[in-house]
Amino acid sequence: MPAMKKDVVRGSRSGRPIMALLDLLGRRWTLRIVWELREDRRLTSRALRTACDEASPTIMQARLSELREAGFVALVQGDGYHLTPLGKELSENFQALSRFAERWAKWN
Amino acid sequence: MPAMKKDVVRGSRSGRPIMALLDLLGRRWTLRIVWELREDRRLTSRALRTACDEASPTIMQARLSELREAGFVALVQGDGYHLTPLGKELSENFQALSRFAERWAKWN
DNA sequence: TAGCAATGCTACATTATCTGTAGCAAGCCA
DNA sequence: TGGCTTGCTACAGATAATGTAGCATTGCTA
Repeated sequence: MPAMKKDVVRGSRSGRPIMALLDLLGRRWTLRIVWELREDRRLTSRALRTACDEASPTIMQARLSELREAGFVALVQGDGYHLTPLGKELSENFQALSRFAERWAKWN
Repeated sequence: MPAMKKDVVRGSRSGRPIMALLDLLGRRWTLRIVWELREDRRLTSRALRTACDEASPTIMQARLSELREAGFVALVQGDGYHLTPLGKELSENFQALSRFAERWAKWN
């Protein structure tokens, strides 16, 4: 029973999982981490920090712990962090986002 | 030229729109606001605060300003906040998220 | 096998961000 | 006029993130 603990997910008093998920994803660097690990990418904690604009290690570790407890990310010693099958499923929800972002940029 | 201003979107130094978008969406309450306004819902600023677990008005206004500058949200006087066509397009990227969240909750 | 570099992770002081409460001006409607 | 709601702001206190330093462990490699 790794995730959905009250310590990990804020704003889940409603009991609706979508709220817990939106809260988890709405923390700084969380979306970015999932994005950087998309499509079976494997990154060490330091490579991940570099990819994430040199975010501070403190918050990076905190976010990685949360994502691991939520079951979205796993660590293989010597091979770095990667998405779990569940994490990949989540990540697929954001696949279209890149194309949308391009359209958005042009729209402005 | 309402959005993608440096004041509004952090971490966009890469010039890649997806980074700017992930940064914008990764701020507290932003995803939640877009979620609450899905499917042509129209909510006054106060109804929106209530829907968002009574988030503080300070940060709510800040997020709404950012979303308006980004072109995702608009305010109609006397009728509340709603998604723009662009905002609806963005919101559609998260439609499947609710079902995923249910599966996630069961998985734990 | 001693030295070296990389790994995951933590400490801690500074800075940025968010919360909670109060309250303002403007519009509406009786 | 008076009460009600709207969008929005001020501000002090609390929480979260940053930036730098560094630790213990592991896998080379010389």
